[in-house]
Amino acid sequence: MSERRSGQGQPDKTLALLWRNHRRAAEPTTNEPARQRGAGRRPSLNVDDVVQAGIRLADEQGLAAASMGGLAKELGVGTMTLYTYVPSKDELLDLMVDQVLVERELPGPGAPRPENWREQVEIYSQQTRAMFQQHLWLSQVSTIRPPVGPGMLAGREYLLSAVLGLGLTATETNTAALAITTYVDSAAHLEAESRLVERTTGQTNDAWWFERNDLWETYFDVDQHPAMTAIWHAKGYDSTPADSYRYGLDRLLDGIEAMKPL
Amino acid sequence: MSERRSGQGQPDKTLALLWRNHRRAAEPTTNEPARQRGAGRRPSLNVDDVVQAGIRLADEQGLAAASMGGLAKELGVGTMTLYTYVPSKDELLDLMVDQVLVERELPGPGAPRPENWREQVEIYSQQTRAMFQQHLWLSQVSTIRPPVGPGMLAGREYLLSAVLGLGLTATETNTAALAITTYVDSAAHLEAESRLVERTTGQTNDAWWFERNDLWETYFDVDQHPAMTAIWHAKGYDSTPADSYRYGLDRLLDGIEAMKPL
DNA sequence: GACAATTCTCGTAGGGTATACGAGAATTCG
DNA sequence: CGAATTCTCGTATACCCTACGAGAATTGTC
Repeated sequence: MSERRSGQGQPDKTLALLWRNHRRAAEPTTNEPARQRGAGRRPSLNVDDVVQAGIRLADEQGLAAASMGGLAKELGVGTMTLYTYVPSKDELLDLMVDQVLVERELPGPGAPRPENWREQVEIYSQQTRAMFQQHLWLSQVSTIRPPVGPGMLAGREYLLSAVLGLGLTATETNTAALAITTYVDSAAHLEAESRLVERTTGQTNDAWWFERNDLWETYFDVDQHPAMTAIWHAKGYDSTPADSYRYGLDRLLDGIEAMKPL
Repeated sequence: MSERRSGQGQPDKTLALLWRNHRRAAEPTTNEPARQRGAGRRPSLNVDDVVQAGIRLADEQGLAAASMGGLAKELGVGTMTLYTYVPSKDELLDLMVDQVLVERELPGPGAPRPENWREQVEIYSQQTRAMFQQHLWLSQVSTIRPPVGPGMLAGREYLLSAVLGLGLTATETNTAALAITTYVDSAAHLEAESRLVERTTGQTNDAWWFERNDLWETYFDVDQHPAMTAIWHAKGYDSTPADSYRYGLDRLLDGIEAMKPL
C-alpha cells in the first residue's frame, strides 16, 4: 500500500514496453525513424534483464530489496543506469507484474481444455493462487490500474471464455467473470499476504494468536458475543482458510450456474 | 503495501490500548501497582486525541499525511512526544483501524434487526462499504493480522449471527461467514482503492483507459482474444463495478442458501 | 585518423520516512 | 525543599526515488 504507482508519464511508452516482445498488429501510417542501431555506446543490459532481476530479488528478499539501488547493485551498475531501461520505479513494477501474469499456464484460444466450465475456472483459480504463492510480493502491489499488457489480457480472455460456455447474456457473462476474479484474486492476495507476514516476522499465525490469549481471558465479553461463543462451543472454528476459500468459490459458482437459461 | 506492520513488541500492551475504553471482565489474581495518578508531569494529550487526529488527517490528506511528524505538527507537539501515548506507528494504525471498525452501525445482540438473513448481510455490506468510502486510507492498510479490538470482534460477531439463522452446522456457518467477509471486504477494499487513485492522481478511471486507446489499435490481437472480442461486439462491457459487486454477492448468497437443510 | 553525432553511465543533491537515545522540564509527595 | 516520577522533544541514522548534467564509449563520415 504505497502512495506510489500514481501516474505514468507517457502511456504510449509504457504500452510499448509492456508489449515489447510482441509483434505489432500493423504499422501505423506515421513513418517513424525506425530506431536505427549503429551510433552510440552499447547498452550493457536490456529491459528483460532488469525485469527478471527485479522479480528474482523481490521473490528472494522481499519487495523492499527490489529498490532501484538494490537492483543496481545486484546488476553491477550504478543506480541511475537503470533509468536508461525503465522510465520509473512504477513502470518497472508494471513490467514485473505483467511478466508473472504472462507466466501463468492458461490454455489459449484453441488449446485443449476441460469441457466443464467449472473445471476451466478451477484452472484459473489454481494458476492464480500458485502465482501469488511463488511471488508473494504481488500482495504488496496495487493492481487497481493494472498493467495493460499481454499477461493481464490473457487472464481476462481465459476467464471470459470459460464463463461464455454457460450461455448467459454478454453483460451477465462479463459481470459473472468480474465477480469470479474479484473473489479468486482477492483470496489469493490474502493468502500470499498471510504467508508473507509469517515469513518477514518469523512468526506463524498460530503463534501470533497464541500471544493474544489474554483477549479471551481478560477482555472478551461473552454476553456481547453470543454467536462467536456458540460457534466456539460447537467446535466450529477448526476450518482452515483454504477450506473457506474452497467453500466460497463453490457456492459462488453454484449461484452463477443456477442462472443458466434452460 | 508496506513492509511495515510486521510486529508489535508487547501484545499485552497492545490489547490494553485497543480495549482501553472497555471494562475488564474480571481483575486477575496478580495485584498490579494500580497505576497511581499523582506524581509526574501532566500529559497534554491522551490516546484518543492521537487516534482521532490520525484518522482525520488520513481522511483529509491521505495516509502519508498521517506520519508521526505530520501528526505531531497537527497536534502542536514535538514528534517524539507521540511515543508517550503510542508505542509505534504500527500500533497507532491498529488503533485507527479498530476505531473506524467500531463506528460501523451494526445491530448488537438483542438489538432490532431484519428477520431475513440476506437483509442482515446487506447491512454488513452497506456499513463496510460506507466505512471504506469514508476512510479511503483503509485500502492502504493490511489487515491480515487485524487489530484484535472491540471493532473487529463486533463485525465478526454480527456476520456470524446473521449466518447462524440459516441452520447450517457450526463449521459450515463459520466457513460461510468467512467466505462472505472475504468477498465483501475485498470488494469494498477495491472500491476504495479505486477512488483513492482517482483522487490522488486527479485522473478518472475513464480518462486513464482513454489514454491507453493505442492498446486496441496497435497491440490488441483479435485472434488471441476471441472471447473479449465477442463480449465487445455484443456490448457486454457496459456494466459498472457496482453492478458486478451486487451480482456476485447475490450469487454467493444464493449458493450458500441452497445448502440450507430442508 | 579526426570529428560529430549519438547513446549509455552514473555521482551528487534534495526531500521524505520511523524511532533510539538521553537531557531537561513539570508536577506531587514526604 | 529534595526526591521521585512522568511527560517533552532535539538530534542523529539509515533508508527511499529521481532531476540534473558531465563524462565515457561507439559508429559513420570525411
